[in-house]
Amino acid sequence: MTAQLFFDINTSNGVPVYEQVARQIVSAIASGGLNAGQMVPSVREMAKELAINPNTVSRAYRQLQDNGVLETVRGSGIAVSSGAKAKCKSMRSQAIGQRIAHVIVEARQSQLSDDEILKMIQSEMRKKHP
Amino acid sequence: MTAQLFFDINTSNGVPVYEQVARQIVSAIASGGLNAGQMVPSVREMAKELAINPNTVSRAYRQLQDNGVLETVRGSGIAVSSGAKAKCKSMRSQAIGQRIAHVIVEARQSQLSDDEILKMIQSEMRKKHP
Amino acid sequence: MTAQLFFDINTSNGVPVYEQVARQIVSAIASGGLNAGQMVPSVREMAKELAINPNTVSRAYRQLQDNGVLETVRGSGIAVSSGAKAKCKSMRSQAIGQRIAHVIVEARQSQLSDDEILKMIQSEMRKKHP
Amino acid sequence: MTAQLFFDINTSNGVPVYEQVARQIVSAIASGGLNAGQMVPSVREMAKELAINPNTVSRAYRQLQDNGVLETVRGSGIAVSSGAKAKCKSMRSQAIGQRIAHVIVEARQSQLSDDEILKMIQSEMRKKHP
DNA sequence: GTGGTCTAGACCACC
DNA sequence: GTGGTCTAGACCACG
Repeated sequence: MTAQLFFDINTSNGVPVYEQVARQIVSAIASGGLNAGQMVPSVREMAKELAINPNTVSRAYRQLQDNGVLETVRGSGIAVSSGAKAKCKSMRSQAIGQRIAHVIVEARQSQLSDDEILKMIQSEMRKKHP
Repeated sequence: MTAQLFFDINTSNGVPVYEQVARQIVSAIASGGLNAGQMVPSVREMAKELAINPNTVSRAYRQLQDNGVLETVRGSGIAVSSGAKAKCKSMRSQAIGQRIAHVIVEARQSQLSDDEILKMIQSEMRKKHP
Repeated sequence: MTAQLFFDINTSNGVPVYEQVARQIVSAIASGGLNAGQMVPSVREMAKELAINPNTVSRAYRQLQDNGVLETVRGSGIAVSSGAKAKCKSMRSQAIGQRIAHVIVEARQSQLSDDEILKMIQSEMRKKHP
Repeated sequence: MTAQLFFDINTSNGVPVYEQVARQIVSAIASGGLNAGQMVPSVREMAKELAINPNTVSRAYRQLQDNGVLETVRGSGIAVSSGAKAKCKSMRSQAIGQRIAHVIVEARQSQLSDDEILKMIQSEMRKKHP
């Protein structure tokens, strides 16, 4: 059966829309909301649902197919590959790792010491999750 | 007098060059390496130093003028505004804080605990700065 | 939908072209000729229309984005922000008010009475707009 | 004898410094603070007094000489021409007229009616001179 | 010498 | 198609 997904797309926060779609699919698979063998919505359907351009959905799907997370099932659509769950979990933490690394580089460019950076992080963590 | 600054520009990390220049000036002011009343290097000089186009430097400077961090002294150059230090300190920590908060939100969305996030951060810090 | 605008650009009055473009967009929004959510003409289209360089248009648009008057819709164009109308009205009257105040100060410094100033103004108005 | 003048120069308000010097000399002559036959301070002296570049003073003087307001007295310096007072008075009001015209054009470009413009002017007049 | 503006044209990512 | 960035080079006003 086709999964029912609830994504939120933000077209004005700088993150590419196709990237948002791909991330949210990965996240859904990693969290078990979407399982191996299930079909994802068709490109047209998904595009209509999210009110975005079909090309954008298509690009997200293609990227996930290249990753082996999704695979086309001839004549019926696009499905979650077997073994996708583990892969998505690792992709997710790898992605986070990259963004963390990026922030660290930027903070160091701003001449902050690692101690100061850690303090800011802990302060931010408390702020949103007291 | 004109400050001597040492910037490193990375033209392939996605962050616009003019933005990198602006940030590093803000950092220099926040850290006291550049003080109110001092002149920043001339557009042409800075461009030569960083091996980038003068227009790019100019754009960075203009952005900081719009922020009130720099101001042009007609016919003579561009100087750090009075009161820029406090402003730059707050700009710097606000900017980094935002990026940190953003990463934390993403990490939590991926169902990582704060402890796990912190471990990833420390691991990343060691990786590039052992 | 994209608005149809009629601007006049004067390249020899000392006012930067990008500033003239920005002002006239602000005016159009303030006057209701351009409404929140509407797209402004594309950079290339506007440049062609006004016979100026796309970069110049781009600079005008960027300035208005920094002001929060416009915002880019990724991959599709640039739109008038919600709440722009009130902002533009206040920007417009503030800008003109400042210029008026400036002239009045200068006129008074030249020891003209307010009555004399008003007479000059009315005479100037008739001169170009009989 | 050489006149003692009290000028205030603002190097960051967009008005060229040489223009400020010239205007203030014209104004002083029109108001009778500086009379035909009197010497103006030497370029060097004036530059030192105002803490500006001698070239700038020189440019202001040259402009006024071209206007016939000042004239060089061989071997002794630069003096106010005879007949300068009337000329300066007319220059002053002509300059004001131009600036008024300019503001009117800009206000009209902002789609304000002449009535609205007049109202803004009267409001500004009251604001600073109640 | 300085900054500011403008043009021309290239390349990129995104939709 | 869209905007964004960057380069290269010209011209101008100012000090």
